[in-house]
Amino acid sequence: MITIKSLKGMNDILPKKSVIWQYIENKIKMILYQHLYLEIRTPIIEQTNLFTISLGQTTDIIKKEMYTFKDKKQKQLTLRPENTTSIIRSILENHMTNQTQKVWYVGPMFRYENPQNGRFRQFHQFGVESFNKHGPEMDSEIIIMTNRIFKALGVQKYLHLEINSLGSKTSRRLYTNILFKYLKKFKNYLDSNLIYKMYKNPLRLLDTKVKNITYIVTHTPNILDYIDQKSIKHFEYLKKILNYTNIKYKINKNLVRGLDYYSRTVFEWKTKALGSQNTICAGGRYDYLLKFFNCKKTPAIGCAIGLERTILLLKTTNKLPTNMKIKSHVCFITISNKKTIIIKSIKLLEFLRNELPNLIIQNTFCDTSFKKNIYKAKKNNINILLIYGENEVQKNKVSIKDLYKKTQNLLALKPLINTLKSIFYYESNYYNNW
RNA sequence: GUGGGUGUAGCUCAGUGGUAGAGCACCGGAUUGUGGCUCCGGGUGUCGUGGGUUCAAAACCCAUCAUCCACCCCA
Repeated sequence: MITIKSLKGMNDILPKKSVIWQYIENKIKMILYQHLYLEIRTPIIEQTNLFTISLGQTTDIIKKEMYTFKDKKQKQLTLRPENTTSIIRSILENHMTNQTQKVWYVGPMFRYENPQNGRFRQFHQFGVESFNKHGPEMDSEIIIMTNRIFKALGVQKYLHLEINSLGSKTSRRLYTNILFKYLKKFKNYLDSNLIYKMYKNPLRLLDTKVKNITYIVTHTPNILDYIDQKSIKHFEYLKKILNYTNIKYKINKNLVRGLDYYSRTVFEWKTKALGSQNTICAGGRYDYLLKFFNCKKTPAIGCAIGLERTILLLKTTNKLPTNMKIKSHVCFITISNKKTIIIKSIKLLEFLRNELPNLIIQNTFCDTSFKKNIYKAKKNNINILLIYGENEVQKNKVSIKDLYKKTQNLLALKPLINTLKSIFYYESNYYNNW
């Protein structure tokens, strides 16, 4: 036997789990539509240089985590490690930069990392992006919206918000120099990896978790003391809105985010419930990124929610709704081995599905004894059975049995439909419950 | 890339060198058109894989793969 397994860090989402995914995705989607964000879908493969241009040469994603390969024409392709860049490519390609765009996406991302709790090679993000709105009101809209999402999922109290501002391009450069000078004094305490970062991109050291340099890192010069006046105003206004709308936050001067394209506002929703993979949602403003692709300066902001981590959080905090399983309403049992009867029963089923589109019917093809079928129906909590065999065929009727009320009636098709309608009236909108 | 743990039935796991096991799940029958029970029967297996030690290996040794956890980093 040849055994073929899924790739490392890439998981199947089986039927039992997929209902959870649908539940969460639907909750988020409803909130996004409520804010008139519309869905955008972009390919999961792009030309490699789309990512190498935008994400920053010194980020770990570019250095070691991309799934890159050549196609048959030797083109360098990459499975998207994140989606913001692809969306920018799409917005530019489709000439959509002249007006405000608010979009959301959901889908798989790929990073070649060693898997661990809350970290996978194929993982899923739900994200939003907004283009052409430069004011802090926009920043607040996204933060308030994510707050609403976590509230709707019941995990708001397990999360806290951290915010920071990275300032403008020029002030960032100024601060980078100051940070570099500060860090250089401690060069002897840094390992080769950290020294590499210090020279190439000192900001990367701010959120490092390497333990023996926490003192150095916590005492770095505060970026907020060096950012430009406009960015300060922007940040102060954002804080005002958050205060007024009762969104609690903590300012983390060392919050810089993993990608180089951010400017001004950055934020993360973190949790203490999941160990070291503690960021559930992260984002920020990237006002300079579109200009980088030879577009006119277009302000933009976005964020992404890690779905696996969200599910983990719901699970560990016991916030997953119970009873999400789709259960059939009735069990249709054919009792006969005769082909003519089986064929008739199949046609009858079609008729029932036409007449009662919301009814979920489980069909057993006379594959085991009648008794076993009743046993199974009981076990699956199905109380209404439709029975079809020799007797029913002769009389052109169907037996309907209620296992709970312990009743059984032989009904013609019309009264049968009416009976089923009355029994399942309240469940006719089953899917709309979530 | 680095470090540690774990790989035995569908699932959870027991099994310290001598016949491959338990619980749950599953399947068949008692009972082929009528109720969750009960009774009877069924192990469904490459003990992750390859090699070594041994009269004998699921167990000991080596290698390898997978997986989980952690570091780095990130959602």
